[in-house]
Amino acid sequence: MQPPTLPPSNEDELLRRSHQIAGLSLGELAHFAGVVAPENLKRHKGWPGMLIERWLGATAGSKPQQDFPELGIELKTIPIDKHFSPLETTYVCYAPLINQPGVTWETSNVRNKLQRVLWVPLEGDRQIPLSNRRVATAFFWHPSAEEDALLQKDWEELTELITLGQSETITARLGEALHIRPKAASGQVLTDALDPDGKKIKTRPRGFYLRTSFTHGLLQRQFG
DNA sequence: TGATGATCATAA
DNA sequence: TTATGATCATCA
Repeated sequence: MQPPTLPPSNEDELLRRSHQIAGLSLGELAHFAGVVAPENLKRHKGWPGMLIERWLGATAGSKPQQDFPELGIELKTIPIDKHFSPLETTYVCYAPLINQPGVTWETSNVRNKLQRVLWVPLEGDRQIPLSNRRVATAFFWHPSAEEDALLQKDWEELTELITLGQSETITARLGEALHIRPKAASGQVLTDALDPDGKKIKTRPRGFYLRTSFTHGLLQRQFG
């Protein structure tokens, strides 16, 4: 068993690949891929996600687009507990703090990313050694009309605050399903934003994240 | 104990 | 610096 060398040519092939690794542990997948699993994730936070990317044939690299652009599909791993409940929020994408003119919910990066997602749940309990954590059965998700409306409402509220130069007042408490939190290598990293007078200021980079209450719903629908 | 704010690694 | 892959760690 070894990772594919080519991206999947269609949705069925992608789903088949994800089901072929279901039930296997991260240690097994690392071994078959010829890489060494780290002891823990303290200094390797994105490691499971990148390992799964390899196994599904996603092209590595950091592009502000979906993982499978030809298929219009975004790949997300999500750590879960024994009840299939999410253990962490889900990073969606970078939050631009200098507004792009003319961007609406329909054309936003958030909506583009979430339009169609292949969720790959992984055992994430910190008591389980990293190599022993198993991959669960992946599934496709598309926002329902209600979910889309909810995400749109949050996105528009948060985006308006950014537009009004209120980036500094945004806290992770805002947003019912989608919220904004810092996203950087450290607190020293700074990027441009605008203050209420339209003057440029430096602030910590932010990202959009899905709350666990939102992803919990998706997982419950899938696994009961 | 869960959520918020902080942080780690890497690529281009 | 802007992004990607996210989880860690602290505190209410």
